[in-house]
Amino acid sequence: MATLKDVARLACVDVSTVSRALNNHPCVHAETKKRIMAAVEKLSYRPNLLAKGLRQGKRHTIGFVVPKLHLSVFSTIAQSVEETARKAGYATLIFCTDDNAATEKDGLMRLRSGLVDGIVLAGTGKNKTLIRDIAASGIAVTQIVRIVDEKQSSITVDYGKCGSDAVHFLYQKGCRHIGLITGPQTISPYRFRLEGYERAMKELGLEEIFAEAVGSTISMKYGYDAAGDMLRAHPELDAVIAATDSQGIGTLRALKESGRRVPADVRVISLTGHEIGSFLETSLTTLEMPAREIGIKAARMTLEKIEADAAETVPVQHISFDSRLIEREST
Amino acid sequence: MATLKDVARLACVDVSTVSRALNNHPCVHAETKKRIMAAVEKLSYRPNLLAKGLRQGKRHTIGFVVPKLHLSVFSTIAQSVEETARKAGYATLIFCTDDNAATEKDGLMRLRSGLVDGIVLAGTGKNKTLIRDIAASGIAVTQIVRIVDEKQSSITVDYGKCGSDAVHFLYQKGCRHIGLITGPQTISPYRFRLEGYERAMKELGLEEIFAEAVGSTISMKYGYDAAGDMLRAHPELDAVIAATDSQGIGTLRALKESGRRVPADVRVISLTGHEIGSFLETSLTTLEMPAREIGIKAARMTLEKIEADAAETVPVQHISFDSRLIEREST
DNA sequence: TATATCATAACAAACGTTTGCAGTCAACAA
DNA sequence: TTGTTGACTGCAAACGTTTGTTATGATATA
Repeated sequence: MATLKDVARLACVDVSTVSRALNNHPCVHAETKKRIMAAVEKLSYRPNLLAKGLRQGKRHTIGFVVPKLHLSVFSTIAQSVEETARKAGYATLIFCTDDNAATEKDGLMRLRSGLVDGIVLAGTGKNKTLIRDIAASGIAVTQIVRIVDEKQSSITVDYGKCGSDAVHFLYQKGCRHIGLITGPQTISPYRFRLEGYERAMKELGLEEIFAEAVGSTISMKYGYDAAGDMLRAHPELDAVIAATDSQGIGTLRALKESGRRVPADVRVISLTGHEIGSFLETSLTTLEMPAREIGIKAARMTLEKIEADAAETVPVQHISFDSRLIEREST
Repeated sequence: MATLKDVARLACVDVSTVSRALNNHPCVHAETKKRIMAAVEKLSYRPNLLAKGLRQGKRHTIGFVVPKLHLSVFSTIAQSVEETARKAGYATLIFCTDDNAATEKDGLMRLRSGLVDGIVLAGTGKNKTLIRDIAASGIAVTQIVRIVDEKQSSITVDYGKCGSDAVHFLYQKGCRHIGLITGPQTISPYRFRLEGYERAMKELGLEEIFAEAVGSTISMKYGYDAAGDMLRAHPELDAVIAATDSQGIGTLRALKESGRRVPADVRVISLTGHEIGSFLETSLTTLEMPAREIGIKAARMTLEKIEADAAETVPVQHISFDSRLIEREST
């Protein structure tokens, strides 16, 4: 790989002049610049971004920490984060935690070691102190979907409202035995969703029914198992609120296997709906969250914080998106 | 952020000694090491991986270039690549190309600028020269699934065999009007699959039926549109081979909307099947490709090539996995 | 003519590491 | 005593950039 030095030698100038020429510094003679560019071309020189980063104290890289990519809303977010970062000249370093606190810790520790300027974080909910340390060390942190530390900026969805809206929607359809598939209460969306659900059920004077299976909550098997458990415990069930598309799909399958018809016997609504819901054989009613927008906004916020002068402190922001009801065959 | 210098000052030794202590160099007195470690602890020092990389000429980072993450087999591969890299102490830089040659070029150009030691590439099929340049510049390149340049190592699936096997399987089930949903012939899996399909159809003396829709081939809409087109052009259709899960799901939906029953009227088989297939209401028969294994193997091969001494040249390898038939309700 | 101004380009330090080389000191053997 | 060895540690260069400061002429001004 050719370096600045090689280019400088070929163009018979100092490396500093080459550097300035490449960075469009005004104080470089047109003639000289032309000669330098010719040398750059000839050696097919590309600046070493590592060295650049070391010198400038900027990595031009952000980290994206995510529980799981496969079949989850996080893959959509990952794409939009990467795209937004790329357009701004940043690269994206990815870490999958599989919702395991130790794995997350490992990833965060590495990110702290000067690999990135900022982090977009969909956390497990378990490394609050470490996250605060990282933010304190000058790395811009933006939490998405899941909120671990209220002291850091976040972009999420009003899950409490989702939980409540879903209940009211189903109630209006005539359902009185509404079940909720939930997950660990350490993860904020599950917690808020449950709160919204409980609030609405109390208001309507209905009996609460919920299930939590074992294993990764972002999997179809989880939804399948949880729905199965719920059906056995509460055969009177006439509606299910599933937290994710994956859980919704698993639920549909479990209902079919138990001989229930959707929506005639049991109505199903999922809470993060995306493309897939509309293509299922029984298309899935959903409270769609704007995943792409969340990713874009998260990346932008992180980049803004990175590029702000050290002088101006960017205030901590908490942005909450609304979700949109898309009614399909499952209700 | 504390640096080596800070630690050295606090421990009253030279930075070189600190460096040696941290890298477990034998020539450091136990006493000194203890003092250094105390200082490290106190300052919560973390080595700057950028500086380390610059000095050692190793980034400890690999790049992963991929068309799309959302709802595609590539999200599974991404996870296993990241996991394997992480376990070996490497970080993973991700670039989504959306199957756009220009976007891919942009990403590859950046990766060439010293950001990574190696690249796992699921290419668009269009930047052959650039890829060869990159490989020539000393960056380890491993192609997965899609082969762009035969001169670089690759890990893929015998798609010709898949195409042929699928036809024979459906023929045996009694199907005689077997359609194939395919994609751009610049992308090797589509090309090989079509070849296998054509070979088998010729052997069996059947009329070939295939469709190609517009838009991203990795989407449910693509499968939905292609299946719809095919049904209109060939109402006699009694089987569909879909290239991916997404396309398979889109196909199932299109068949349902057209009033066909699966598998009674039309049988469906998809070619890269994964978890989702078994949870659909009509579960999907598939020739499952070992996505996770491909990702692991690709990462391992790339890392091996990176860590090989410059002296020993690692031979170019082409590994082809077999896919496994999983029969479910759709046939 | 002497001096200030300006465009241009070179010099050198710095970013945070690693590492080859040389130096110090104590122990040991001759 | 003197040299040899070996364990330990410091010095300084290097990785490839950027950037503040300084140097060099040429031109403009007094």
